[in-house]
Amino acid sequence: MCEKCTHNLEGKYEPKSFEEEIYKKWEDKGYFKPSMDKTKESYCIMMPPPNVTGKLHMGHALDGTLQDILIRYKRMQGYNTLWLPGTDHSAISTEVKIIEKLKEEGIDKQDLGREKFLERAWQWTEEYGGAIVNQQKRLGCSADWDRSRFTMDEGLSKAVLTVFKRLYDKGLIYKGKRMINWCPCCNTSISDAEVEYEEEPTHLWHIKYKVVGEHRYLTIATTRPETMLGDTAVAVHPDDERYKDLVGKKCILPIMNKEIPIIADEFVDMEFGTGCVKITPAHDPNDYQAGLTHNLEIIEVFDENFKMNDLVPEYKGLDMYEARKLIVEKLKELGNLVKIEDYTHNVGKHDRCRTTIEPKISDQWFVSMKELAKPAIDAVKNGKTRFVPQKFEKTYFNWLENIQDWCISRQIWWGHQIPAYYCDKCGHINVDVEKPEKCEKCGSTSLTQDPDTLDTWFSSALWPFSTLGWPENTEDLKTFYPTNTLVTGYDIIFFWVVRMMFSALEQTGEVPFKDVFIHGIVRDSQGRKMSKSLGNGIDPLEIIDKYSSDALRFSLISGTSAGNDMRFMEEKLDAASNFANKVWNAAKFVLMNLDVGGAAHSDPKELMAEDKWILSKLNTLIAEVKVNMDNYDLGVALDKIYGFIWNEFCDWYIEIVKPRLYNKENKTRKTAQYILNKVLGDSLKLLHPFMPFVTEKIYKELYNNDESIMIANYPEFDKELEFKEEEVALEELKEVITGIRNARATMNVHPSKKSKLIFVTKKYGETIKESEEFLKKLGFSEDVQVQETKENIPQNAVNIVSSNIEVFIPFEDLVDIKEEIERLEKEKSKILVEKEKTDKMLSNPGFIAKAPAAKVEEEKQKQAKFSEMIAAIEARIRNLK
RNA sequence: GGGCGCAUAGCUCAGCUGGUAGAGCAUCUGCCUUACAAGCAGGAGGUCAUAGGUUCGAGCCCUAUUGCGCCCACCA
Repeated sequence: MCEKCTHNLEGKYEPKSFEEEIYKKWEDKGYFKPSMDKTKESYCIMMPPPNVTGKLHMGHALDGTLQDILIRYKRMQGYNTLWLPGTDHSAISTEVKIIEKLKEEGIDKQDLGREKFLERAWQWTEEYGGAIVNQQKRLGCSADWDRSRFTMDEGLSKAVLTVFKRLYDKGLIYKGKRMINWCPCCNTSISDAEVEYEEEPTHLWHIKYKVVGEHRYLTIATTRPETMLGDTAVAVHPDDERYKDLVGKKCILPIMNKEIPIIADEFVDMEFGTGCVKITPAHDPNDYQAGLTHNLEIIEVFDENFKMNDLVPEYKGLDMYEARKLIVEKLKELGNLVKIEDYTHNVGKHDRCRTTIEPKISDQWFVSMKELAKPAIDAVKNGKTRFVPQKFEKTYFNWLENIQDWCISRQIWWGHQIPAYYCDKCGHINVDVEKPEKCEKCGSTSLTQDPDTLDTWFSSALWPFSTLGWPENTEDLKTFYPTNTLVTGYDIIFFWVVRMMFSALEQTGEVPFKDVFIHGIVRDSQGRKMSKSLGNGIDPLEIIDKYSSDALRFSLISGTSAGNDMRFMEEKLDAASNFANKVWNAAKFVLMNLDVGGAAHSDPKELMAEDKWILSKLNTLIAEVKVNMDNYDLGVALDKIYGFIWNEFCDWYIEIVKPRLYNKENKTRKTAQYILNKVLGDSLKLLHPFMPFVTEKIYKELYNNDESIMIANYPEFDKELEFKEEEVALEELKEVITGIRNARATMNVHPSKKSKLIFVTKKYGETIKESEEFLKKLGFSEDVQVQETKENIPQNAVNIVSSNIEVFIPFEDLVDIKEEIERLEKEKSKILVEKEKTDKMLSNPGFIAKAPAAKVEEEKQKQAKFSEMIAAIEARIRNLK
């Protein structure tokens, strides 16, 4: 600790030493909890619940960082903020993991039985669940962990069953035999959203069928010869001249030696293959549809394990590929195989296990979507909910407008068991939240619950309100619903956002959230998706350990924009760490130069031009950052804060003010201390949502009290602190100083070599006199003179020209006159380029006539300035010559 | 097949309602100046994919083209 005062920022920036400790203090103090202050507006974000047994990946890190920034920002602004976290039971993926674990122990799921299996599942959840929470804490997430929910906890389960019953009673949930997506690996049905298509190389087998009663054949093309055993028709297009006369006739299905009809249907593409399609209603969605329209028999060729059934005894028990091989051989033998073509087609895969999906006819539960989709579309169309960026509304509409009924039943055990109870006597389906005592139809007490469970997304769809206690009208629900912002990736708009929208509108009559803030995917440095199979994933925790949480957060936000993918590059973490270090050192400097007893007050009359300049700059920053934050332009906001702190505050203000601080007699010393303190403090507050740890560490040391920056007031724009004139003046002085340095640099003058500076200006004489100290320091000078005219300027002097100031540096003994002339020529041509642009604009009659007057005036002034500057340089060159 | 998006400095990316192109990293030159060498100071580097159009004015708006990417869809 510093012996002079009480600050404790001695050493280097070492985030490891304080990040976790700070987090713990925040949590202990209860800062993450909403204030529940009725006088304040509420702001609520529901954290997308990660898989309960999941591990934090970069996607979570980005998602969490964005939310934390928003929530910290709103909290500092005084909102009654709630960020509610939780986890998802992730039905299928958890079930698969448990089955695997059991397998390791040599236990079969079926042998174990449902009840024991669920016990194991809960055990597993408790043992491995929640690890992700600690990882989110490392990231700095300021969520209210005490309100944390789990999709299978009691309250949420009640909400799920309630919604199921309501929808069932309204006829929006129904049970029916449909063609669904079946995952042979997970042994369950899945929804359309869970199918991902992948291109796969395969073959197109051309097989000829004999037309009954004729010496003709027709040839079909198929990618699935093994399903031909279940063919019940061959279809052609009604307008296809080649086959028109065959429609209505029959052909013989080889191997089965069975007559099947030749039918006409519009869905057949004449251009594709041979124009003839075999129809297998049991194993293809198209064919199923055709089967319905043409009233065809449905013949399955697989058993429930997707082995061949006993349709043809010699194939019984074979898997798809074995059967295919034998069937193709058989066709060849029979002379029905015409040719085999190479072909690439899209194969549906289960997104969890990558297994090829089989279309299957099955009795399942569905949510009827047509009626539910409409309000969800309207809510976005009329702006009750908006997407950021807006382009994702199109994706949203596109999905909802083409939505099919949602298959919600799963043939697995981990999840909410469907609250449908079949009467063993009369078969009636009783649906209720609690198990009914007797059948509502016949009164029998013998009821059996449907063994299926619900799609995991059915419960996540209720997340925005179920977590607040719905269906009870709780205080939290009243306070925080509808929520404000949903933050999530574009990859789960279909899975989740859509379903939350229609569920919320149906159940609560309100949109679940006002804004949907969409982000992209974090890719690896080569732009590839991070994946387990590629092994290119980067563990956020390793990054936090190696750099810091603040650095990770910075790298995920800086220079990125909403909805776009980003590449994760380690170099960016260096930039982030450097910045944290810079802030640290700036704070160190400020602390070293404050007197004991804290900061002085400021008297507006004692403000120097540079003080007004930095205050005005800060003020502008505050205003701009607010706009950016409110528009979710977090990357822009962060980069502005970064630029202000580094380039304005550190590079200029601190350097300018040093002479005032080092001279204890200086009357404006206290003012400088005050301004340093104030600007640093406000900068830290603006930065805090992005880099919570360093800012907190510094803030506490700086203000030396127990208050946390995370509950400090967010800086606000203050009209009183706007000093446009001083802003302009200081900017010009900066320009001149840069000119001086530039001149010295091009002439290789060593910094230790001081020079005289003669300022010629009509406008800024006073400012320059006041600024003498720092002009000397920054301009490598020991002697600063100011005059209004160019009298008594030494012949051989370097000349710097800006709009209102000319500077002469007598340099004859150091500078080659030729070099100086060259430099001036270069300078002149630069200004000429600028001037030509304004000349061109102003000589265009169209511009004068149509451009806004202010713009024209601006250009005129610029033109005049440039002319003056060029004239000055030319005069100088003449003199030197 | 339908829809969407992206092409800007060597690399990775910003760029608000159209008004003189920005950042980080890399690079070049000079500096250990008592906050910081994880730094300071000063440079260099872009016909904003191509071709048209609208406009006084286009990286930004419109059309077409090329290249890349993503999403959706039942072509066997």
